[in-house]
Amino acid sequence: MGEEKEIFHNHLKKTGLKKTDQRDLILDVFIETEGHVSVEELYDLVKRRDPSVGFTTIYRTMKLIQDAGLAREVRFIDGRTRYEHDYKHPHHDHLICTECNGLIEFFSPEIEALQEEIAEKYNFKIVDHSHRLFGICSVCQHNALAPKKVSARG
Amino acid sequence: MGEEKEIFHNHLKKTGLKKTDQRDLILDVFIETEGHVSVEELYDLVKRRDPSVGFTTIYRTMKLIQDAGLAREVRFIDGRTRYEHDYKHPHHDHLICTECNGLIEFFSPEIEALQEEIAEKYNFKIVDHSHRLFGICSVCQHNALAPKKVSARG
DNA sequence: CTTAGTGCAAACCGTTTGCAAATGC
DNA sequence: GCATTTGCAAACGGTTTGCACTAAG
Repeated sequence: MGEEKEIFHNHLKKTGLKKTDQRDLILDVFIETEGHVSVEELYDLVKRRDPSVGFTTIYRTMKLIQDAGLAREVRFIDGRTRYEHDYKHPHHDHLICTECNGLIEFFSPEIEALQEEIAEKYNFKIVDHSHRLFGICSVCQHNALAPKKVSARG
Repeated sequence: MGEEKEIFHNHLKKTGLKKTDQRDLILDVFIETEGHVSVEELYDLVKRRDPSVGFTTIYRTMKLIQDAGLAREVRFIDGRTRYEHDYKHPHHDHLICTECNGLIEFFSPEIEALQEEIAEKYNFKIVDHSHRLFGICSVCQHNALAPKKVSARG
């Protein structure tokens, strides 16, 4: 349980920042939310519990949660920033369905190794990487195949 | 030579669009420019030859050039859209230096094959992908190592 | 002469910032 | 009390759009 909260509070103390109700609430909501939440989604969820919290605070607090090592920033097709859990959720890459916006996480040690090889060849020191495969997930492929139940006039 | 221009003009005719001086100029500038140009850079280059051309026209025309299969959209760290040549410039991925914003293009058939394998495993149909390795290029690593020539007071 | 293209200014959208009021320590 | 945080509104930066005007076919 509250492990993340402890990490967050330690991070705040360590950097001389204050523990506030808003920050705790935003962390709670983020922890309870699976997957890849956008700032807007977080905002909506937070608002349900405390309508007085502002958009700005979500942005600022997510940066802190990220600094504490609890969240990781992810960018997909649209410009929006999304966050996924970083704590006990090791690195992986994504298959992104452009139909339903669904996400499948994958991890390939082979690809990771090949990346290192390539970097070595160019004397390039990798700090981070982003590997995204865009396409159609199996569900959406089937949906596309299924005959549309619309009238001839549709 | 003018192969791209021909392709572009054909594309315009085929889609019932008009050939204009601005479009030709923007294509010319793009063709002559190596690497990964931002819209802003193109705008500056185009302005030199015809200061009356507007920003909007660059945006709109680059979309057309892309549709014609001559340009490919690339996104890096900053939000800006950049374009690289698509015609006779096969698919590749990028090493991106976060110090100097330099780019190294790479292509790994092994990684491409592994991607296919992963997609197959999930019954996912890949349409496109983006694979970017961020880090420090060899030049910037050396620059960082070099003793700074600043005074003790610096 | 009709339809599409242009340039400008304004709108847009996600994100950031300046600021006075509020709050943690 | 002092410094930090908050929420708001305004600013921002890249991109898009509405519109009267111009030009291609």
